[in-house]
Order: sequence, then structure tokens, then C-alpha cells
Amino acid sequence: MKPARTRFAPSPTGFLHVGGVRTALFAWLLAKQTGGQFILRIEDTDKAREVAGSIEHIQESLGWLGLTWDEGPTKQSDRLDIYKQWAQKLIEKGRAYADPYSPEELQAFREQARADKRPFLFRDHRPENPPEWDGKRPLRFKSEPRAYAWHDEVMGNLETGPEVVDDFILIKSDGYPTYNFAHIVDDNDMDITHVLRGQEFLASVPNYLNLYEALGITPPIFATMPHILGPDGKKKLSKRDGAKDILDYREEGYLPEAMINFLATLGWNDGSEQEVFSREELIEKFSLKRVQRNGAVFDERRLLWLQGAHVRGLDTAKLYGIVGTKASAANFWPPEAFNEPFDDSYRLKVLGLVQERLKFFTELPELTRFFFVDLPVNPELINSHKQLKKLSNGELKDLLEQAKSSLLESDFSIDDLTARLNNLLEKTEQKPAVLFSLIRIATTQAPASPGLADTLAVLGKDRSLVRIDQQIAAL
RNA sequence: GGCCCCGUCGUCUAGUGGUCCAGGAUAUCUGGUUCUCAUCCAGAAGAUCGCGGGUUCGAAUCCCGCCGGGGUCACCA
Repeated sequence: MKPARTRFAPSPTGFLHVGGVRTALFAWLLAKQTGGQFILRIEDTDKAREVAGSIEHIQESLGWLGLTWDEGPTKQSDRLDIYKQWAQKLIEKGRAYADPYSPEELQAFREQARADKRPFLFRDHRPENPPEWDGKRPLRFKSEPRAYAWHDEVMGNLETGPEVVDDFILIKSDGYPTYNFAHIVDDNDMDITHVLRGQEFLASVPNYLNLYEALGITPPIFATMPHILGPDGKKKLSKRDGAKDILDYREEGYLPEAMINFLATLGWNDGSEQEVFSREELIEKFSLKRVQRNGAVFDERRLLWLQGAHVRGLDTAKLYGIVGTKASAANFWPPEAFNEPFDDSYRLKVLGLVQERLKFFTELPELTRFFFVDLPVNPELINSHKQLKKLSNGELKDLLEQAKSSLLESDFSIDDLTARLNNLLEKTEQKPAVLFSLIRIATTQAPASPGLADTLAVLGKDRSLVRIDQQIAAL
């Protein structure tokens, strides 16, 4: 496949949400797959909607996901002269004219069209002798409506009649170009080969096609992405539905690999039954032709599962680097994890034990706190245990004393601990559900923890015995 | 209202005329894995393929109609 030059062209109006990121991802995958370039372009032609800091925020978001750009960010506001030059060409060719109407007059036309239950077309009101364009009025494209049939890599073959082509605005009265005009000039200037964009632009394509012709530009390949849907399965996912800033997922401790896997398989699959993909596999296997035409509901439970799958698949040492160290700008450990005498080796062992039950990283403190702090005895853990609550305090104490005297002799290796725990089972004639539960509760004071022998081995002899004593004293 | 897009288990999806009274994953439920949670394994339940016609020996797959949903008709992108 020839090298593709794709672009992601957000407007700096706030944070990036999953929909925008997925479009960026697909464009990036296409560029990587073909050995082409991925370009970041900022569509800042609407001064009123611009939000300070969003350009940096967008770059931060793409950076987190590893969607690095080869060129840009280029701001459209820096290219005003270029749009004016192309506009001038259109004026000279008689394909652009000044819009003589006031906003109020325009609004009246629209309302009339609405009342007549017909679509509004500006060209129905095209002035016979438009004033010369002074840069203070909007400049409109003089369309030459005709029917179009074109191909969209995702949507397939599309066609429309001439009735949908209209005289849209090229340059606004503030001197800035519209998206409709600027993106065509820019894509041409930047040699963009594939334009990926959301479904909301589909209806405008005939207009663009008409403009491409007037400009003498060969259109790029179009690929229209279906919407990502909210929980109702109908409308586009919105902030109201909980569409979050993509960087929020970083704060919650999601892996960029999991997010990318999730987004890529929301509306795309390779035709096999594979669900978990690495970044490299996505680059290799992605294809626009296999992108769904229908919208897909954003289901965070699927993201959660994928996150777990990626976390489990990671080398523990690598995961350790990701959840952060004391020196990191941010880490996900409970603060006590950095108290004396806990070191990297201890924390690494703890992480190894909780890795398979770790989903997003903000869960790490509740999963691991008891490895770093002697939690107070929680009587509820025994009182609510369906076997332990039947035993008297004397019986419980006796079991713990027996455990203690055996563990006192142990070297706390996994093998020795396992052997001793099994011996205790025989000696006390108790079921694991009783004995192991009791020791587990005594040594962790947590509703859930990794396997008993593993946990004891990591806690070590001193901490384990202190906690057993603590439990005995509380009975 | 015009134009355009879409319609397979709750969700993400496989499927392009027969191997599909529809496969996988997830979510849910059940059982197993010496203790809890998780993982893992096994199993259950879950879709008259939006509806109705037609073409065909045979249709989720092709054709027509309808219904439902969405997008668009901005000096926003």
C-alpha cells in the first residue's frame, strides 16, 4: 500500500473525548501501517469557541496514547493569507461572491423554508448583482449543483442529487475561513491522502466535491466514521452521558494500550475471533474497509475487561514502572507504601501478588494497603464469616495460638509455609474454610487478599506474628 | 419536511445464497480451582438476524415496500 498521509484536525474547544480519539487512532494506524505520516492540525477558525490551553491538552492526550504526530501542530489561524489567495482565485473565476444579506434577513429565509417544510438553500436567494467583496462581508461559494456518486472507504458507494449542493460560506465576516473551505485548502497543501471524519460531515460531502472541482483539486480518499453512541444506543455519546476527557482515564490508571485496544475494536474487527490486540497488531491488521457502518455503544465494562487483560499480560517489572515509584510525578500506591522499611523489592512482590486482580490503578491502595500498614482488628470480618462466627472466642484463640507456634518455627518460604499450613489443617482437624480464613483475616484485616501462603511470605515473619497476636488480644 | 446513513444475543461483533433452527467476546448466573477477592477452567441462559412481501430448491445474506433510530439543511467544526 502506498504511504498514507493522514491528519487529525481537532478544534481547540476543549478536551478530547473517545469519539475524537478513535478517529485520530484510525488515522494514525493507517499512517503507521503504510509507512506514511500522521499530521496534527489545529482548526482554530472559530475564535469565539476557542478554549485556552486546549491545544496543549490535546497534545498531552495524543502523547499519552502514543499517537505521535510526524508534522504539526499547524494552526489554521497562521494560514489566513493562504485561504485568502485561494478565495481570490475563486472570485476571479466567478465562483465566489459577497453575501449581501444581514443575519436577520438570512434568518428570515431559513424560517420561511422551515415553515414551507423544505430544506433551506442559500442559492435560492443568490443575489443578481452582489456587491464587491470588501472582506467585511461573508464570502460565499457559487456552487454549480449537480448529482454526485462517490466512494467512501467505510460507507461504500454513495450518491446524491443536485438538490443538496448549496452556496456555503468560504470566508466569514471576521476574515477567518470556515471549516468547509479551510480543510480542503489545507488537505491539498499538506498532501493528505485519506480524510477520516465523523458521520456529521457526510451530508456536506457533495458540497465539498463541488468546491474541489471549482478549485481544480483532486479529492482525497474519504472515510466516514460512525458515531460512538451513548448508553441509550441511539444518540452520539455526549458529555451528559458521561463522555469524559480521555486524560481522565489516565488519572484513573488505565493503560493507553487498553484504551487503544478498546477504541479500535469499537467499530472495527479483523474478521477473526481475536479480542485483545497489541499496538503492533493493530498497526498490522487495521483496515478501513472493516470499519462498521453503524454506530457502537460505548460500554465501559468492556474497557474494564480489556484493561484487566492488558494488565495481566504485562511483565510485573514493567507494570511496576507504570504504576509509579516515589520519585514519579504521580504514582498509584497508597502513601504508606513508601514508609520504612518498604523498598522496591518489597513493593514489586506485592504488585506481583495483586496483578491478576488489578484493573485500573486507582484500585491499588485498597488492594495493597494491608501489606504496608497493620490495620486495626475488624471484628466484622469474623462476625460475618459464616463458619467462623459459629466458633467461640476460646476456640478461635486456640486455633490462632497453634498457628502462631508453628509459624514461629518457619523460615517463611512459600514451600515451608504451605507445608506448615497443611499440617495445621490435619492437627486441628479443621477445614481450610475455617483455619485459612481465620489466619487470613488475622494477618490482613482485609475482606480480600491474595493466597494465604503467598501473602504470609511477602508480609514476613515479624509482621505476620504481630498481627496474629493482635487478633488474639482482640478476642 | 427534503436529502443521506444505519438496523444480528443487554453490549462489542462474525457472517456477502447452502457447512447458520446464527459463531466468538463481554456482561449475567451456576459449578470447580485446599481460605477471601481476582484469575483460570467447565457449564447455563441469552438473537423468531427491525417488520412485511418477493426472487430462489434454499436468504441474516439479493430485490421491493414499510417501520424504527441517527445525521444534515450555521458567518460550529
